[in-house]
Order: sequence, then C-alpha cells, then structure tokens
Amino acid sequence: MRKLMPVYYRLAYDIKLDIESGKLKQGDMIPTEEQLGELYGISRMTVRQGIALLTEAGLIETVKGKGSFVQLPKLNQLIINLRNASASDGGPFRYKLLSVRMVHDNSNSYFQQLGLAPADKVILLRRLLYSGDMPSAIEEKYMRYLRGKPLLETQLEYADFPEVVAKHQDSVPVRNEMVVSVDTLSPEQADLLETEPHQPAMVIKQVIYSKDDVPLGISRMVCHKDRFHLNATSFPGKL
Amino acid sequence: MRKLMPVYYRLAYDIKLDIESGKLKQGDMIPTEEQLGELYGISRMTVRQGIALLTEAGLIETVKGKGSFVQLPKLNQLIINLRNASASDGGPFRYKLLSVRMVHDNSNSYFQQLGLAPADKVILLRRLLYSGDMPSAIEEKYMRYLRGKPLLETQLEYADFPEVVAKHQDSVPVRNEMVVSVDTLSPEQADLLETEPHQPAMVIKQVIYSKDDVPLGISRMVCHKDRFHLNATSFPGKL
DNA sequence: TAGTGGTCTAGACCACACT
DNA sequence: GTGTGGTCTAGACCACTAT
Repeated sequence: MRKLMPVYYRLAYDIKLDIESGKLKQGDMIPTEEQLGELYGISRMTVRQGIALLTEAGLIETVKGKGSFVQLPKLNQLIINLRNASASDGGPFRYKLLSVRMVHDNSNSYFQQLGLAPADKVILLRRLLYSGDMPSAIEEKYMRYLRGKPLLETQLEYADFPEVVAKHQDSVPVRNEMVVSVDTLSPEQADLLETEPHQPAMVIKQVIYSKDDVPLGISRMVCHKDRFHLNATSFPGKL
Repeated sequence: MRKLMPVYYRLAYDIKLDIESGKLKQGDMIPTEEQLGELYGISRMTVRQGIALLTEAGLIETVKGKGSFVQLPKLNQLIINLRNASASDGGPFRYKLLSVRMVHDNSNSYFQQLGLAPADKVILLRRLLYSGDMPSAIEEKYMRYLRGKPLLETQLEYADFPEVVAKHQDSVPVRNEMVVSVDTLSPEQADLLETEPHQPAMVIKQVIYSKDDVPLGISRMVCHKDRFHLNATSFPGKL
C-alpha cells in the first residue's frame, strides 16, 4: 500500500479490511484507543481521527464508556443521485422547455400544497426529457412567484429542480422529500411521450422546503415505463 | 440555546444558522480556523472538530491552502430507507412466507447473474408483503446455496434482504445496488396481489455484492400500484 | 513570502459503564 | 475503583495557494 497515506487513514483502512475479510465480526469490539495508539506508535488524538473515518463509513459504532463495535454496512440505506438521473440506456438527458407560465388557480392542488394565499401566484414550468430521439419524461415544476427574481432561459432549460428553486426563492432550500409511485398515462401525457394512453408510468414527486418547513417548490416527473429507471446504491464510503 | 453542548458543536451550529438564514451565501469563505479559534477562545484542533461537522453535513467544502467555503445542501442526493419501506397508508408491513425452494435451472436469468457454475444451486425465497388486509408486494430473493448454513424460519419470515444474505453467506456483504422500474403484472402476480392482470406495478430490484464484487444475492419486489410507494429524503444532517 | 488547511503530539480533565 | 470514549489544549511541522 502506498506510503503517502496519513497514519490515521492507514489505521482505518486496516480495520476496514479486517471487517470485510470477516476477521472482525458484527458486534466485535475493536481495540481501545489507547491500545491502537501503542500498536501504531501514535497519539490518541490521531487514533481518534481514524476511528472517525470508520464511524462515518458506518463500519463501527462507538459507545461512550464501553468501546467501539463492528457493525456491517447499512445496506438498507440507499442513495439516489438525481443529478445523473438515468435513462434506460444509461445516457444523459437532453431537455426541451415546453412552457413557462403563471398560475393563480387556487383550486389547483399544488397551489394549496405550497401554502399560498389566494392572491399569490405560482410559476409553472414544464420540460420534456429526451434520451436519444425519444421523450423519456415530462417534468412539471411549481414554485411561488417572487417579483424581481427573473428566471433565466439557461436555468429553465438546463438547471435541475433544486437549483432552480435556490436561484428563484429568497429562502434557502434545505430539504428535499421525494415520493416514487406508479400510475397510468393520461391521453395528453401519452401524446407528449409519443406512446399510447393508459400505459404504466413512474411518477417522481419532489417537494423542497426551507428551514422553517415552508414548501418552496414542487416537482412532478412522469416517466415513460421503458425509457426511464431509478438507480440507487448503498453508501460507498471513502476508505 | 442549551449550555450542555460542546464548544465545537456550538461553533458548527452557529455557522449552520448563518448559512440557512442567508447571512453566508453559497461560495462565501467562512473565517479561518485561527480566526474562529480566537473568536470562541478555543484551540485550533477544537475548531477543526466543528468544521468537520459542517463538512459531514455537506454545508461547507474545505480546500487546502485556501479556506472553507459555503455550499448549499445537496438536494439531489436522496436517501431511501428500505427498512421502513412504505405502504401507501404509511403503516408497517406484515410478511407471509410463500415458499423456500432449491433451484438449479441454469437457464434462469438470476442464476446466471449470480455467476454460478452449472452444478451450483440457488435458494429461491418468496414472500408476500401485506399492509392491512391487502397484499402489497411480492418479494423474491435468490441466493447462492451454501451447505451448513441453515436458514431459520424466523429469519425467512421477518428479516429483510441484506440481513438474510449476511446470515446465510460466508462473504461479508458490502454493497447493495438497486434499480426501480415499472412493469405490468402477469396473471400469476395479479392473482397473488388480488388484483387484475396487466395492472401497472413498481419493480424494485436489489443486488448485494461482496468486497470482491461477487453478487451474493438478488431480490426482486413487484409492488401493487396503489398499495406501495417509495420515500426518500435529502441528508438530514446532525446539527 | 505569507496565509491557509492537513497532520500529529503529549499531555489533561470529564462523563459514562461496569463490577 | 478501573476502563472506556468525549472534550480540549498549546504547541509543532508540513503541503498547498496565492502574490
């Protein structure tokens, strides 16, 4: 192994290998910080830096007054990266802006979810996502309308949802909640996706909140069954 | 604010508030470690502990030789927690074991994905997930068969997929990859889910790997359109 | 050359868990 | 009480960035 690694990193890596090889099993206690310090000839603060890496990676759990214990990686926690959202062929998407318009229909369900007063207005932004020549998904974004916060064409066409919200809203977006479900295509949706009505479709809804839990924007994507899928993976860990 | 917090935590929290209130904007440099040390009357190592919290939370990015800079939370990275996989009514699932059997049909696509020799055997485990009185999803798990690693009834019925794999395989499972797609129900699947054939369904496929990238197990869930959805949220952060 | 973060030391005192 | 991890100090030297 390369000698350029800091000592604490090396320590963490060694223990990681012991866990992955099965030498250290789930629930086993790793040596105490003092013991590890002697073993590697380093001070306790440096040992703790290594321990921190393992804790971050989810490979150990430390309990005050008791010790640090091996836990297997949490394979039930998966990360979705929407930035490289995945066409079925793996390629990137092209975007086509369909429309940008103002809405003030307070019977609209998104209008209500954004918690707006009847006088308020909502911006509705619609895009089509292409993979190759075929349309893969319809994307609709709803945001509170703010005066003096123009939306640039380039943002409309290329930016992703959290970025558009960050640029257009005063409050800082701090949380995104997503729900994935399944539905069938309406005739209009099927038309846009160049397919038949009543086909199955994946529906991805996102709501972005400020620190005060005020919903700043809502996004809804309707995805063609054969041209879109979601990928997720468990934590990679930096060791 | 409570006085029980360690100083480094307080420091990180203060900066977090500045970011969320907009006082510190994306790209801004936060004070240097030395400055923060003087400001709080603490040593540099303690400052660095606070900085580490902010880095973990994804609120800042530190660059050697330059400084630490504010970045807004990555709202495109979402975490799915499959453990509390979500019935549409939000409630927990009950499980019903359908069958456990040995397969050695090497034309089976899962058999091939597990990278097995023709002589090898595969365990196929099928469960039904209920929310309330209605079946929500069909779950099929494929694993390499290992002699001398019995599967306990309780595991079969209650454990989730990564746990079953961890218990039954010799290698330590270290990675889980998931793909979510959409399909229609076969007549048999519709029968099990007590609904009509050709209905849309969400399909969740998981593959669990060892450290050598050997696939240890494959899981495929076919979920009823109205009785199942996936939830995900951006990183909560521990501040 | 000056300023910044990255690594590391050799201590200290505290809070918590066990017995 | 002993053993453990949690917090914190007051330094040191290094590597990288900028000017």
